[in-house]
Amino acid sequence: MSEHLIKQVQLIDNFTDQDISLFLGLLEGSYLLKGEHFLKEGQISRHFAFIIEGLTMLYQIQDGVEIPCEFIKENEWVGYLKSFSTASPSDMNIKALEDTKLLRISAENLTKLFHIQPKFMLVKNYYTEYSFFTNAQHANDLSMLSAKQRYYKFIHENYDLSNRIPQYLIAAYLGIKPQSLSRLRK
Amino acid sequence: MSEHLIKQVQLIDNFTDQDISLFLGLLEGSYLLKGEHFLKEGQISRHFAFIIEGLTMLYQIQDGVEIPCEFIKENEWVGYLKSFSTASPSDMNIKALEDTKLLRISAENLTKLFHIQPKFMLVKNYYTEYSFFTNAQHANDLSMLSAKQRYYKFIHENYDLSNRIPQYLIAAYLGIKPQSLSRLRK
DNA sequence: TGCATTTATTAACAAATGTGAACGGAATGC
DNA sequence: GCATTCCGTTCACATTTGTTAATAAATGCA
Repeated sequence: MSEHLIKQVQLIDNFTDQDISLFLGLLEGSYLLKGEHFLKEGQISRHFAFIIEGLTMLYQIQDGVEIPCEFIKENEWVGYLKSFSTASPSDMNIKALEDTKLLRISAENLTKLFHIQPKFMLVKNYYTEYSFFTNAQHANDLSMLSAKQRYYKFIHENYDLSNRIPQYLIAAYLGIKPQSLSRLRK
Repeated sequence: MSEHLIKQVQLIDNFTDQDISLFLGLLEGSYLLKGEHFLKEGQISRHFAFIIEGLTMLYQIQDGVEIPCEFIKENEWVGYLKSFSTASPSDMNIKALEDTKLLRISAENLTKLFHIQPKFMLVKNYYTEYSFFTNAQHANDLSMLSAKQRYYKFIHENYDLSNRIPQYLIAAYLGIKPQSLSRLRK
């Protein structure tokens, strides 16, 4: 169940079996039904989670409309770093778009982990940078590409996701209205 | 000359005078004349630098036009993390908009620093996250606000910069054409 | 199965921003 | 100091995307 996770961690640095057991021992299984929230605006994020199975989105609400910033699926880490790292109230939401199975770790357990085996800081740092670069790429696409180019790019790079996510969310993710996306698809 | 830098570092964690001397010893003074590059597209970034005095921009080139992603001024760190961390060729450029005085550290010296005093990893991680959050905010503004709102926000939050940066660069930073910015200013 | 709700599509019109071109003034370099 | 280049502004017109509204299709639920 956690082979993917272990594989990913091992790619960043060499960890002993003992390190890995320690890490796994600090994780707890968790579930989200479709539509359930992992984090709501105003809350302080106290967990990060590795998705075993399912799909979630990090999004904000503008004028009553949900604007996805990121879709996070199986074998990826979900969380909102800004709230988690600074222990400040979140200005984002995270909810499940499908029934989702998680392994989550609390902020306290993460601190404990770093204390016992500081090498895990490299893993967190890797994640932070990866997340940064990914976000920056999407932001860049939003400002440099036309709506049509953004849509094609999204479809080509996320063919699997494009069939799991409703179009009005894809539209919002791409920074356009659902009507405009419909127009583009013709 | 480096009091600001020391103050910033001390805010993140407590460092002994010895730690600080070690750190300062790994920095080297450097200068950029207005228009000179700190990093060019295609190069691998091997340095990060703290700006003592001056102004720089991180930018990309699209269809021959310079598009600033970030303006970095005195008492801030300048560099391009994606190229620096992954030692990959840069897809961005960094150049000075004013004559600029720097204290720079090489990737090798940074590694050395982390090895001798791992607590400095917290400083790097702090910078990475700060940079992430700042970038995300700008990206969000670009997609959620109108051109007029973006301009007003920029002017109000960066009044000093707005007089040090030519308008065509501010326009590009805000994702609009210089002509459109002119129109807005009326 | 059938009703209610949500999501997707279409069209006419409006608004914001881009495009290309022209001009004047400022800064720059010789 | 003069010529040149660069920068900011203005205008008319084109293009893209938003807005509003109506309807169709799909989905969820009783």
